[in-house]
Amino acid sequence: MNHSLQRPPAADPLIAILGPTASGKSMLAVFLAQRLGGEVIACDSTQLYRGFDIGTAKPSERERAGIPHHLIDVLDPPEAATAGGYRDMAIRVLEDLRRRRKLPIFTVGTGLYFRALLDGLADVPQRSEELRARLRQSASEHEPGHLRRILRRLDPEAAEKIAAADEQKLIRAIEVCLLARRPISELHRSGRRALEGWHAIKIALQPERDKLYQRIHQRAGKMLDGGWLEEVGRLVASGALEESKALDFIGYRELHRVLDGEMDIEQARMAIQQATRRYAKRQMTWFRRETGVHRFAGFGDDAALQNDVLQVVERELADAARGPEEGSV
RNA sequence: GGACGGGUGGGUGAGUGGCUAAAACCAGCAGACUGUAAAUCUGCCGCUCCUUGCGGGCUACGAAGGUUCGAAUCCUUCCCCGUCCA
Repeated sequence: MNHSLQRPPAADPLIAILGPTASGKSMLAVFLAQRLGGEVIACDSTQLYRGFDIGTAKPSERERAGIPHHLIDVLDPPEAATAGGYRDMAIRVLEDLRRRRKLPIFTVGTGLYFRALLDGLADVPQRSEELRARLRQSASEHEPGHLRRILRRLDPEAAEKIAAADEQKLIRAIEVCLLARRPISELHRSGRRALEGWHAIKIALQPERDKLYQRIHQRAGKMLDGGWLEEVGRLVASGALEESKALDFIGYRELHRVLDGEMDIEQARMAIQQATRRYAKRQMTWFRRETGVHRFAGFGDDAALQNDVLQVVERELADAARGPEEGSV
């Protein structure tokens, strides 16, 4: 409990680029990697999956420019990505990069995963599909509010914090209480184990909203022109789409409906643009409250911005190399 | 030219005398989120004032008049739109 008081063994730096979708994280990451001897690590819940390429905006070979990229294409569709699973994989990559003396550069789109990596997760049971199925079944057989009532019995404090309509979070909380035989709020209070041995330099991209939305619109068009529908067709044919949670991914669900004839491509395009806008907004909300961040108003592919970021990062790296100073919290 | 149907807040669209600044949904904005997170959920959403209150004022349901204590809702005329008949 008091290891936060003892001086950490010299922490190695890692860089994290936070930004909404289409803000140019990948390009900035490659730029920094080239100049600082780094490698890129994606922190994106969808890019983990093989076969989902166009719609998840994975950087192409050309865009990667010879820089190794990690945590892209590491899961097959039936496997479920989770925050904890991501953390484990990311830690392994970090250890690998440390051994090879490469600077880790994260491109962060999924705020939860990044927080799980840096701050850790409470020591709670993992998900149980069987239990969830039973809870969902039970919820459908009872009046609304059923799950909330169950949770209130198990953990009134948690029930207070979760909205009655938020089935997903209610189920997770009940699941944890049941499996751990302890209230989830108590487990959360007992703390999380933060990442040790690393010091994060956080960069946030904050382009103007209008311009970002414009890019989102254009990118959706480009993705569709680039064969996105065909990609979805292949995933459907191989059965990968059905057995994955990709029906939750923006675009994949819409294009699936196009293939089923329930929607035309033009409607899909607009639905994709809109869903992406909302997603970007949620990302911005999440990143806004991230602390200790160097914020840059612009896109990651802007040369001037890239140089500004490089300067800030170089300064931070130099400070860090001088050793941990007493002022650092 | 005639017969119907219709014009409601950014959009779709309820509302047919007071409980209506006007349902619902969408869009938009703000926010929450410790193992589904590109997910899930919450709040706000005409303008304005303040002593921020189930508060006050103003504007609003195509336009202008009228009826009424009171009208998005009833009446008259006009202007648009749609369908049908000529």
